[in-house]
Amino acid sequence: MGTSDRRAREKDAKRRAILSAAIRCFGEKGYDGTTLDEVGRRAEVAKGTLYLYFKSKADLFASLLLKQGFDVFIETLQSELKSCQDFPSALEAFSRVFQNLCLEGNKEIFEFFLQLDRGDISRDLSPDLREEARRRMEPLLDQLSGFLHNGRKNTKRAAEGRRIALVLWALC
Amino acid sequence: MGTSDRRAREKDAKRRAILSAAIRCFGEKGYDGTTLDEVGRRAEVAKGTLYLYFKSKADLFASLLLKQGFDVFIETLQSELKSCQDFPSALEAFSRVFQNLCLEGNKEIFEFFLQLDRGDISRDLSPDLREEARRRMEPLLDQLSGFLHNGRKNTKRAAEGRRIALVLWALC
DNA sequence: ATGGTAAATGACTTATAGTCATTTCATGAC
DNA sequence: GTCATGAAATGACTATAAGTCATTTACCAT
Repeated sequence: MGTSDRRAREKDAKRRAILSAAIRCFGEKGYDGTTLDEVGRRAEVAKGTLYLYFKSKADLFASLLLKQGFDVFIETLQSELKSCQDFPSALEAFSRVFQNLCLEGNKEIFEFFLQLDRGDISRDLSPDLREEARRRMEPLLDQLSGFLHNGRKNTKRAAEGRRIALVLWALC
Repeated sequence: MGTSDRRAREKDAKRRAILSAAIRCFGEKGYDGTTLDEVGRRAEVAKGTLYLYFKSKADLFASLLLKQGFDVFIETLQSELKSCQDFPSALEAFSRVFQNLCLEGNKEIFEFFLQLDRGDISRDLSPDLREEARRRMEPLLDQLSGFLHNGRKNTKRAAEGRRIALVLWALC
């Protein structure tokens, strides 16, 4: 019987409807400014229903983050890194991609992301999600690490030092 | 009359008592886990009193941050940077100082700090505080910027690339 | 003493995350 | 057709904590 198949599809569709409503809310009003009542209203479900799909507000945002934000970030960054030859330019690419994504309406996503590995909020996340975030980060670390080892000798490109210094601040 | 002098001193003392209670609370329980009732209890004042000294919970934490955290961070970092010759080692120093401070019980302070320049929380901060944070950051940016310009040619030191790559992750 | 002012108080209001007893609804057996 | 079953959805309710404000307290100058 295809019944349970359809059930599963419907459940998945609703899950996506919730994520879609949530990303709009978080994007417009930020994490604290978003209420679950409003997410529910936009997704056309009751608040209680949200808790059938997500463990908590933080968990909802984290799921959204991994699916909508983190993947895009890593994907974009890795494509950008292809044209980099040394560590400073890699760092510059990191900064550029990061800033673009943050400033183009995805700001809230990354605000949350930055807290993934820290106390308060991650406390409410399922260990699965944390683990997944770590796993996705790995290839990126390796890639950057590679630049550091190789780039030692041939840091030739001219670069706006100021801009790169700002990375550290921009990351904050 | 020295009366108003003493008044001012007392007011300052109370302000410091509140900050002291707050830093202990935030350190033990994190930002979200700390209630203003408890801060008040530890500082031996009523909750309402807190609002005579600070605009909001976020403002209280930010003040604490600037006084107890940020200054120490910048001071330590600048002294560390004296022994650095190139950008990677500067970055490594940044990472080291940052991690040390974060892990040695000041974790919560920096968690908050990282959000200073971002939406949700800074919305509640007085513009003064934000401006002050920026102003204090300036010399640091210049210093790092300098390394980037000079360090171009002589990145000779052996360094654990992995460690430095982790900076980016550690910052998160 | 006493009137006035600044500081402090804590009960109250408000807002929202999270819960759970109840209701709705699709499905399959008869 | 209709009835029993259980999964899914609901939204009123609870719990908690930030922030307010009318009232009280403490201190000083006269």
